[in-house]
Amino acid sequence: MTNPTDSASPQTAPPTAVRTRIAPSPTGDPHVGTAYMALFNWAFAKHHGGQFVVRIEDTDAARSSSASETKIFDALRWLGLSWDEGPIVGGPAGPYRQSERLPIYREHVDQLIAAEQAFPCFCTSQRLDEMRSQQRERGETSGYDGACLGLGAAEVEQRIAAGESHVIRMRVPTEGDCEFRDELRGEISIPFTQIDMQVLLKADGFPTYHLAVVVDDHLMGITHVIRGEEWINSVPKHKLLYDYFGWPMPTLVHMPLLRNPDSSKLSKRKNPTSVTYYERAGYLPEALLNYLGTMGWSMPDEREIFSIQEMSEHFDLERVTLGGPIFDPVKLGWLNGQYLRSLSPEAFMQRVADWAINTDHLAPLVPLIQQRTERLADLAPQVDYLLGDRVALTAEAFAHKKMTPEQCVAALHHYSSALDELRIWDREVLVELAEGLAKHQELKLSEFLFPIFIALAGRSVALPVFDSMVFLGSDLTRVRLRDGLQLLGLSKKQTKKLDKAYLAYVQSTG
RNA sequence: GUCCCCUUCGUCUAGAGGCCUAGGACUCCAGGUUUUCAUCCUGGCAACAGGGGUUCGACUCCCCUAGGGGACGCCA
Repeated sequence: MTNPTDSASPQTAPPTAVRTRIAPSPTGDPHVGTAYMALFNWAFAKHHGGQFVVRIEDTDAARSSSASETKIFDALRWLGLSWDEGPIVGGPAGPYRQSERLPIYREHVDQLIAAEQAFPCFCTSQRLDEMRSQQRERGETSGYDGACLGLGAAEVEQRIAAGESHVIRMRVPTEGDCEFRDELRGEISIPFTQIDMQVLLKADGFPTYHLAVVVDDHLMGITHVIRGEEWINSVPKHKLLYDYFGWPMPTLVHMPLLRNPDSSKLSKRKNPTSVTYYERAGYLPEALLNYLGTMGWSMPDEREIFSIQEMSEHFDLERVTLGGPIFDPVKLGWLNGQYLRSLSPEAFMQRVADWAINTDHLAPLVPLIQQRTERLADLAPQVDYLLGDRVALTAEAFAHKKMTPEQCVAALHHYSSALDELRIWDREVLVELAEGLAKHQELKLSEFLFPIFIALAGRSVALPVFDSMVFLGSDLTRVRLRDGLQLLGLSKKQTKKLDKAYLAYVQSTG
């Protein structure tokens, strides 16, 4: 940790100074997968006395939001993973938000066009969609067919001058293999026939991930790219770009992917995946990080309880295992208990206060609670369901004098399906979705909301449902709706039928 | 469908050719401590995906098969 090169100036710093990064995309709640990669990048950088950089990949103008960006920073801070360079703290390689680096990408793309390593493409998305589905039908890997490759310079110039919408694509060899090295797996070879002529610059002037990641990793001096396994297949695109620009490749480390219990890639539909959820459900950041540290990695002495400092001290890529680990909330719970019980009574009380039993956190509930109170003692029974993880549910609680069990199930299923797709957790949107579905099911809103109420609170007498949902947030809400559905015992067949019905509904509403 | 990656108890993992009768942790089961519960302690169940090689010797190296996962977007 006491690396003498730490204080050296950038000019004299040896090229071996380690720099890692995470590059989250601010398009939703902060994901545990992001926390996982942040932990490993942080631990690796700290182990080598290097720097850990945060860069915001907000190249998807439609989906990115500053609210999401803020949540990501909050999550990293809650976890205690501080970054040496990035938004807020700044640094010499900024700006660290890709939306603020547009001229840089444009410049680099122009360079590629001049060298005929990239070319403008005027194809419409309809044509591309058709092309892809035809290729799929023929059992081929889908990819751009090169229609705009043969366009003459004069025509291109004229169409651009006429303001025709276009993108810039990269040229890719039509034969041969791309060979590269992954630190954990060794040499990997992928045929160029599998590689699409990737769009580098979108019609809106924003870069795609593939361009931005290469340009920024190089310009920011990133030496080790530690990221999820899902990126292995796009390495050839990146390597091509490094070659086109004449830049050296950083060391590549592809970590295994966190999995759902059914072994598919960890997803928000099947599991709570936001860091915020774990915070709200009462987990300690050190326990969550410790748990993530045991996913695909182990301490040399096999101890299972360790801090991130201890992890970075002993960090070694050789100790990474490649099988995709299943994220197991039961073991995380055990670990969290270990941490909680080892606290002094004073520290424990402080943790509880920091968590939720404090005025800041409860303030938004006061207007709702106060009206329904006769004695101060009424507070706890009213808010209990808002403070925990899940609630105790019984099937009987879902019995309703008018609604059939089928209607209850459909309401739960459809509403939770709709919420799964929600990117922004907004009260008005929550209301609209419920109203739409209630109408579709020919139910009064109050009826439609009955099973929702039960799933959320475990009882029908509770604080207003939409306020409760806003307070609970996306993951906590969805996990409870799913619990309710599961309790009512859905077979696979019924689930499929409901999925279909929901899909039909979505299509009918456009 | 095509390509790429992966494969030790149900789960997380140790294991880098003989130390393996495969170790630890979670879960589960049994017993003990505890007025109850929880904690805690003790014990138990449980795995090298299959088949070929290489080797005096394979969990460890190579090949094939099977299974799992991922990628194939003007999303990242």
